This record gives sequence, C-alpha cells and structure tokens, in this order.
Amino acid sequence: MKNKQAANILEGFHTAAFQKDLIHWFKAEQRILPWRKDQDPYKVWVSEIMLQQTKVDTVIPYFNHFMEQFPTPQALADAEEQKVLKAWEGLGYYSRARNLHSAVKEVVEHYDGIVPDNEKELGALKGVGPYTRGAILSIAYDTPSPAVDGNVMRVLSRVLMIEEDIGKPAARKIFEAVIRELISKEDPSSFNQGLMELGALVCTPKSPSCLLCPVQEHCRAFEEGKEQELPIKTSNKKQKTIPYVALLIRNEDGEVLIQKRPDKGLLANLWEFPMIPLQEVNREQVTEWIKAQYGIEIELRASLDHIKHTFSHIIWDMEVQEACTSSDACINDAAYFVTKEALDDYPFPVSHQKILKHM
DNA sequence: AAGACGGGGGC
DNA sequence: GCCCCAGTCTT
Repeated sequence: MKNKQAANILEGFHTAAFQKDLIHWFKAEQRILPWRKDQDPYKVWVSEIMLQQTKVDTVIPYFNHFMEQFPTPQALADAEEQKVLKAWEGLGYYSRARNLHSAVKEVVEHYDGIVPDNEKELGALKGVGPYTRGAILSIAYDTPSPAVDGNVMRVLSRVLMIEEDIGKPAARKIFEAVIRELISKEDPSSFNQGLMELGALVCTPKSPSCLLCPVQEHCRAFEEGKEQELPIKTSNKKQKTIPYVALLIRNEDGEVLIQKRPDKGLLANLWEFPMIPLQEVNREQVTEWIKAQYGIEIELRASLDHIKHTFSHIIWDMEVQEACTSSDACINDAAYFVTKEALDDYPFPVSHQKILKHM
C-alpha cells in the first residue's frame, strides 16, 4: 500500500467481502433515476453538478428539463447564458450553471465535444473539483477514482471508525487515500454509487437504519454502538440575513422595472426587482433614492405583503410619475421596464419569483 | 484555512 | 424562527 495512514485504517478490514456486499446491495436497491438510464458522460456530469448541495428529489425535474433543452454538449455550448440560468432558476448556487456552461464550451472547443476521461483534463474544467471528477471518471468511464462527498465521508467514518473532523478540508484527503485501496477495481461505478446511495438511504445523518444495513457486519461503529457519534464534524457558523425592501416600480403602461445583478457574487447575472436595504432608507427617503438611482420620479402607493425569505422582503408598490416606457432611455444599462408577461423570460431568484405571484 | 455561495427540510 | 446540509471557488 502506498499510503501508510490508509493502510493502518484498513488493517484487518475485509475489503473484498465489503465490496461484494455493497455492490450487491446497490445493484438490487438503487433508485431509478433519470441520469442512471445510461452512462452518457455528459448526463453524468450535469447530474453531478446539479446534485452538489441539492437533494435528489429537487434535482429530478430540473435534470429532465435541462436535458430536453440542452441534450448534448454542443447544444449547451451554443446556448445563451441567460437561457442556461433560466433553466437553473430556483436550483440555487448559480455559479454552478455558469461554470458548467463555460466548461462545456471548453469541451466542445478543445475536446471535440467528448468529456475528458482523465484526471488532469477533467479536473481542469470549471466547476469540476475532486468529487465531481471522481464521480464522472468512475460512473461514466469505469475508472477506479475516489468520489468523496458528504455521504461517503459519513458512511466510511462509521464503517471504518475514522474520527477525523470531516468539517476540515484536510479530511477529504484521508478518505480519498482509503478509497484508493478500498475501491472495487472490477466495478468502481457501483462501488462509489453504492457508498453514496447507502449514505442517502440507510446510513443517514440522524438515526441510521443499521438493522437494515447491507454492510452492518463490516461496520466498526455499529459493533461498538457508536454510529450516532460519527462522523465528527465541527459546527458551522451561521450566516446573517439582511432585510431588503423590493420595489415594484411601474410606468404608465403597467410595465415593471427590473435590473440585472452584477456578474460576480450573490445571484450573479440573475434579474431582480430593485431593492434597498431596509435600514438604509425610510419611506420618506425612498423617492429621493430612486430619483438618484434611476432618474425617475415615483409615487409610493402602498406597501404590499411581506415575503419571508433570504431577503425577507417587504414589497413597496409605486408608480412612475413622469412618462417613462420601455423605449425610453431614462434607465441605466442594466435596468429596464418590461411587461409582466416578459418577466417569464428572465432568470429570477426564488424570492423574486414569489414576489411575482403578488402582482 | 476560512468564507461565500441558495434553497429546502426538520423541529 | 433557527439549525442543518456540504462541493467548488475565492480570498
């Protein structure tokens, strides 16, 4: 064995029997999922990106629609970014979509539309980190490469009693080293997917179903009754939310003002209703603020409903006083009046989709 | 090594 | 309401 620490962890472990039990269980019990119908590397890639930080049930309809709209790397590479973001609307972590789009263009340009089958080229693609690289290599290309996600770390920390803090970035290296020894060379795809499927269905974070577990007899944590105490993970810090006021600014044609967000940071390149941090401006100042920002006079009509979400919006409804329509140049480059119907074409954050329902 | 990056779900 | 979830990129 190359790695001493991995060798120590696997001391006395029945690797061959574990592989056999895990793979047998996976082949019998795996969920039927749209991206498991074949081994198309493009589908595996798209599904793995969508599945980052996102539950299977949430991903399924997005994946199906995405594949109808962009069936091949070429189709995705040819698409406008706004269309790609629209297809990603509501899924969150939108840099995943922008990176995937960029990487697919790279694949079409430099690899003739064929997803690379080696660590070096695959890992160099935008948005493809160590996990996704391993998942594509093993699932699409049957290559014995580790794919360490949260499920895998949880399962293996229990089975092998690994007490590393999986909240630390360094922990992933330990698990990768272990898996390089542990992975089935005959069926790395079923092995990696089996670990993840086990983590999703049986070896769950809270109250794992150990009595139904196909690898119970291999599990050191179960043997010692410590499955509830693993994995060890330092608590993450909570993030603060800032309340905003969303402004529904309408012109005399009933069109509403929207603007494009910056191309970096939160919800990059998505569209939104203009917003003001709630603390910064009171009801009286908002007219001045809008005048300075957009060069238009408005009359505040009413405060609509409150929407509780990331932005905990309060919606203020307002009407433009002076003539200002979609053809006017009174608004800056990234802000436009559009008809209510046209809003369907723009990628909006979920919180703003909810506002739309109030209109 | 730590923080940013969404949205959904459990309680 | 508050906490948890957990891949990749950025700083």
